[in-house]
Amino acid sequence: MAIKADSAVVADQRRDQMLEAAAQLIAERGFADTRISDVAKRVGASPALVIYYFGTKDTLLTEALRFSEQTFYSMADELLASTPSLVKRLETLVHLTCVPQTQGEIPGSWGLWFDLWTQAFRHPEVKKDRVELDQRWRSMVAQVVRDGIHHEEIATVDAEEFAVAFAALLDGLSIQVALEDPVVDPERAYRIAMRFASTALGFDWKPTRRRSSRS
Amino acid sequence: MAIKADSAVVADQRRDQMLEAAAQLIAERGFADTRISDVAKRVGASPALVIYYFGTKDTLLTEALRFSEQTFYSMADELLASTPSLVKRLETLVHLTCVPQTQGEIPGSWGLWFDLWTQAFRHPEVKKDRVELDQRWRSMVAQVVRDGIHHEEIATVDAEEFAVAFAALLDGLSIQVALEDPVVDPERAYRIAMRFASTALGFDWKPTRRRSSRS
DNA sequence: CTGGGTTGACTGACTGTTCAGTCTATGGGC
DNA sequence: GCCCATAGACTGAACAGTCAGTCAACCCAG
Repeated sequence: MAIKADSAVVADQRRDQMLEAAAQLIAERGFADTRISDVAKRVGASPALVIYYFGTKDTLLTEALRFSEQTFYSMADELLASTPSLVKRLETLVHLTCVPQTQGEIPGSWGLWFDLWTQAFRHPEVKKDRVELDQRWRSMVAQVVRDGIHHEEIATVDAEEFAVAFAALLDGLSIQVALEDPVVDPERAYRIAMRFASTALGFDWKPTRRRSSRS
Repeated sequence: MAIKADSAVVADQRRDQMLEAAAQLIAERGFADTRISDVAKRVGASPALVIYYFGTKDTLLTEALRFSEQTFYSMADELLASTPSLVKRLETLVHLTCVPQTQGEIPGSWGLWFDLWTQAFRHPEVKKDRVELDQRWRSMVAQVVRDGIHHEEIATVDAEEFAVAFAALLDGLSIQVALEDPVVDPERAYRIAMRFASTALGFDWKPTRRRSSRS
């Protein structure tokens, strides 16, 4: 079994390697400009092998999108688990979406969101996936709120409804930040998001005067 | 002069024809899957002519994006001009972004936003353009608010700050609606947006029980 | 010797772009 | 009023490059 597993494990590693490489490349060049041979080159294999594993370019890239989004949400999950208070948790979420280069993320990973949306808009499979992923995201937000209520950090509110609105707001703000809109810099996005949350949930929050991050 | 103008006018018409056709096609198939020959076919011309006018595929598609976004904003402008009250104006804006098939728009025009963002993320020219367009959008929102203050429909607020937040929220909600998230149907998006506005600006608003639009 | 991982070489289709030249009409010289 | 030169819109055909996907063969662990 260890024997069979061995080759299977190698194969799985290869697959994951390729998925990660594909995700990186999509982030760098965009979905449409990512070639099979690029992915192959990055993992040190031949283009034919990539096809061997994924059958078609489209499934590779599509799975790569899934892969990286899941990675993102998993990271968010962990981060939340190791953060105690409601406010800090919310700050974490905002930070994660609205501030560039958070954590060890793939650089330019915002491009992945744009491509995900673009693909989802036209391909039902991707669309279905994205809906699930986003539901997971909103559930996380809602759970954070419910925990806050449970720990009596805030009064009772409709956690689900808040989650929908908050998630949408974060999406919108992250777009502006990702596209480097001079009017909506990360700091401002951060402030707007937290102000919204504090108003909707009824807790005190004031922007901490953090010195502007070095450009 | 009428003579010279004649050919010039024909040429301009052709250009606009092509831009519109390109915009439609981008909306239908997506930026990446729009071929020059498709555009040519739709206007009843040869692919060579399209190149003759635009020089390169990329400038055609890019200009087509600009073209259609400008069209959208112009429509919004007109709509606002013919709407008197603050609340009705806000409802118009929300409707425009969060309800499918508003007006005589290009069907599937949401796809254009996704493609615009995706392109803007990587191409500085497009990015610059988008920033301007979005600034125009926020200015419209801010102006609506200022008008409302001036007509004493609401108390004084920071119109600019509201515009940034509201625009972001609308973007986020429109994404969910465009991608047909079952949790965020148009009606709910509408409600969330208006609730946010009424809270932030301090006016009364309650959702009108409109019977669900036939599917 | 068997079978799965792996590859290099290849191809077939697609498509942006070029180019040489056609067609039409305008406008000036006679 | 006729004719030729010029320009600009327009096209068919070819070119050139790109790439996803195929295939027959190879390598090697078991």
